[in-house]
Amino acid sequence: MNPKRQLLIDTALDLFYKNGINSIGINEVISVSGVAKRTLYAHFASKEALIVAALQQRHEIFAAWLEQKLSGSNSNQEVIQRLFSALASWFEHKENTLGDFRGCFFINTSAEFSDMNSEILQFCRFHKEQVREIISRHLIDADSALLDAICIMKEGAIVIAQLGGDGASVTAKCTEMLQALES
Amino acid sequence: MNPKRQLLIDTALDLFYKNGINSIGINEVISVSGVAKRTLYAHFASKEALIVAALQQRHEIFAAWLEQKLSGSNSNQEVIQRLFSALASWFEHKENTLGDFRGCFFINTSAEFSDMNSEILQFCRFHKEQVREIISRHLIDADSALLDAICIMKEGAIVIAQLGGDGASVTAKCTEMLQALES
DNA sequence: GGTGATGTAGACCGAATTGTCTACATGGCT
DNA sequence: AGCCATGTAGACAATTCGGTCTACATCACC
Repeated sequence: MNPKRQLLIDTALDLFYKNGINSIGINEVISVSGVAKRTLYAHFASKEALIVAALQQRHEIFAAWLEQKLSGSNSNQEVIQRLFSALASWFEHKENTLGDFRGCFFINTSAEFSDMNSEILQFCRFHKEQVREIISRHLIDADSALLDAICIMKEGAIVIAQLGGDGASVTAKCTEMLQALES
Repeated sequence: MNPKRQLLIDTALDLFYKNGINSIGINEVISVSGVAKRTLYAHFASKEALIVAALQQRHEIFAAWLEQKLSGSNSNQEVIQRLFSALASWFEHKENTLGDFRGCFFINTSAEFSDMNSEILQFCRFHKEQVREIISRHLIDADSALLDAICIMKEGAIVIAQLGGDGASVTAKCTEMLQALES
């Protein structure tokens, strides 16, 4: 991977996630990264292509993080407990891999674009499917109702934590409820 | 209320909700509404003031809608059932009062602005508190754990429905789980 | 050393951004 | 009639937007 290209993606992802995509112009991406505009357009056909690359990068980071958090679980109870304590840690800005918490990048991005067929929104949906798949793979047997419950509460917890709720208490409640459901 | 002012708010809310706030410029609001730019700035000091007015309008519409959907419930079970069937109907674009579903306007707006102290984000938090309060008021007795569970799953359902999930099945699962929790 | 390919820096372009200003029309109230 | 609030159209300003183009630096290869 070309180092300038990677630098552009890293910078764009950071700025987009912190501020929202439509609040960040190409000029800001290049001035923060120190890369020339002409170089950016040599690597990406348009701003949209850069956005998609940033989404892909974020997806890889998040998927690897989640995979690592859940791997080695020995029961559904443990998957639930690990998942929500990882989320709680993220909400409190203690997960360096994911950067300072400002909600889910994919939910946030969905809010900014309205064309459901755009590559951007397609990728956001793909990310959510993949996350569901990762969780599913770590559950001991594929209990679809439990998986749905986990995914719903995960999204709920993220949104509430973003809008100023107490992340630790929300995730604790999710864990409690889901473990009650499972036993 | 001045009719031009009201027209501006209605137009802005519609455009903002459908497309995202940062995707809509002042020029579009005035050209769609047919109101002169000078008039807009006679009523609103800035775009931000117009945004706040649109948020307020949306909050009033949503709060009244929710209040009406929940009023007359006779049990916690019924509150849960009514809430999530109302949400399902919203997700399927059957709630004319709320317009075509494109997620929660306040969550979406939170995604576009990063200054947590801005009036915009303060209002988004206020809205969520008020919605919680409305639900709480309709529950038979203030069971804090149940209220938390309802609020978490409500946000989760909205997000999943927005990202292409099956709204009807998600709300059905929420209802099922919460009613199990309550009994 | 000379040459051609490639990557980069940054000036530049037209359009769009929010917001201001001038000049004028309309309509109700005293 | 006179007055004031409210409306209109739209030119204008300053900035920023995404995107292109020219000019130059660097580097491998003969």
